Amino acid sequence: MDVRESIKNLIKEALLSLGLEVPAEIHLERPANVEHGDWSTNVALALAKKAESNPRDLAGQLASTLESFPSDYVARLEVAGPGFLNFYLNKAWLYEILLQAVNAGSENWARSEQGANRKVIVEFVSANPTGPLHAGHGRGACYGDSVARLLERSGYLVSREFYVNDRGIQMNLFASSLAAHIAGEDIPADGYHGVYIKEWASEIPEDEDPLDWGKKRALSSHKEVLSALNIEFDSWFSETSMVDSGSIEKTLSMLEKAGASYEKDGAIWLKSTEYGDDKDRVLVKSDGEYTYLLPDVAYHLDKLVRADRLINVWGADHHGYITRMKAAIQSLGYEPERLEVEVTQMVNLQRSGEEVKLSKRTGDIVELSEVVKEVGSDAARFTYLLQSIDTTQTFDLDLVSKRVNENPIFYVQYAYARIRSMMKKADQIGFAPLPLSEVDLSQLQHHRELVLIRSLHELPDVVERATRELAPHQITTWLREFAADLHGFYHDCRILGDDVEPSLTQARFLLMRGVLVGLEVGMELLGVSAPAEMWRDDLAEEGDG
RNA sequence: GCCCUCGUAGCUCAGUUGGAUAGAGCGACCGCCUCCUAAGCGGUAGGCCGCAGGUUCAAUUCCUGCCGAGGGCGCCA
Repeated sequence: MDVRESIKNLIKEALLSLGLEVPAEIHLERPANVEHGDWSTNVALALAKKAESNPRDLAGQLASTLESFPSDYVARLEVAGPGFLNFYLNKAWLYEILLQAVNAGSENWARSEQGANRKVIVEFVSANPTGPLHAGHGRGACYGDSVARLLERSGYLVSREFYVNDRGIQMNLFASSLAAHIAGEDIPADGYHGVYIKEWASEIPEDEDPLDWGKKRALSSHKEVLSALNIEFDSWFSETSMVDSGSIEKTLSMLEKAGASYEKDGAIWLKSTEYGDDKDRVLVKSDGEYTYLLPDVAYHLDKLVRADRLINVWGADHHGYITRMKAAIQSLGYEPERLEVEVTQMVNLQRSGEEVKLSKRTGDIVELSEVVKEVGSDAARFTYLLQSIDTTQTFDLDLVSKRVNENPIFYVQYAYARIRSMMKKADQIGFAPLPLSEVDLSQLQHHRELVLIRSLHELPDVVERATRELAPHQITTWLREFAADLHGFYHDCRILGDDVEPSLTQARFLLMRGVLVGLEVGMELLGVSAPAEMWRDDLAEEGDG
């Protein structure tokens, strides 16, 4: 049984034997301060009032009751602070954790069946095929992919989907911008003026239609840079395909039948105000053309049939769109909770501390491909996933690319490379690891060693929470702390060498195998690579000074 | 005016369903390589957790108001 469950059960028994009511949830946490034990509970604080006792007295009674119970794990108990009950465990539980991690391997450690094979579609990026992806798209791309990875590890069947707005006004403007440039005419004022228009226009074969060709060109550009970022979509859902299949018209008539739409001023409107929207929204314009909304509703209906859970990653500028989309699916009888929209706040791109404005129209953009080229895929992903999506991000290209040494991604990767490097040497000097069951883990007594196992033990919880909150940056934070634990250990504790007892070498080598598992799981969830080696010379060649 | 997000060390950010002395990186300063990679380790300095109320045994965390920053409020997408 899990240590935590075991302790919770002990507490429950103790409460019962004291004739106290057992709360629905016993709060057991890892104290921030190691001096406060391995686990801590606040039940005494929470129950004191009801029990008409003061928290410290109650905690004391609990402690003496608990001490009379046998436990494989608990070494001693302590009442502390205002009435916390702290548990100090035998080290055996840590050794158990280490063995579990090594046995599970990176494929299975921190994996759960929470998702129970439920289907989830994660829709992200979904940028218009009217130009290359820019640096701002990178955040949603890396976030969405990492969320998908978290869900996969938690037992969901995940599909990564890119919705392609390959028709409509913006698409036509894009095509006419290309055509105008080919014809040597001025690009329409409301058209696209990016430098890529010129480049792409020069590539179009004479007999090709600018719209069809431009769409393909943009999509291949998207795929190329996403692939460079280690992101592969399972499907690219075309808006045009829904015109061909008739699903847009079908959606329109469904809304009509549901009494969710009406005609006014020659346009067809969605009664989104009935579901909390500020105003009703146009579905079909008076000129007969669809707005962006209607095909998107049709698309979401399609997704609702295909999956149990829909997760959309939208930029902050689309936030106002959430209410009307939920209104639409709700008016057709779907629970609005089926659709979860995660909003990523803006990315302010800088070069040398100076802001670079992102605007496709003016042509003043930094393409995502440039970012990847400048800082590399791993650094780009790690940087995008460094902080919560709820905060505006400042991404300084020069900082991330120039200051390679100070970049947190290298700190984490170096931790991994150091271990792999040590293992390579171990192999070279003929070190033979014993079978797991023959390793004497009680050799691991050093503070640095115990801290590492504690951190390793946290990973499954961190993954669970990051999945629940759709917050991959929590993995980043854990990885940085875990890497710090490793570097500290590596500095203080030698693994190989004549001055290290063979049994200690065996135990530490096993510890390192466990640490590799943790690092691999974390890096896999972020989609960054785990290099077997890293050498300073690589840096010296690039840097110039 | 309304809606969303944010406000924590000089800078960039963490902070678990409310818990004990609020953390990390960078920057500054001081130390540590005869040793599995110094892309590392240790230490010092640096905080009215935006402000004011409220709830609670306990608030950086929850609620309300205010101040400040960013985003949105189209028959654009």
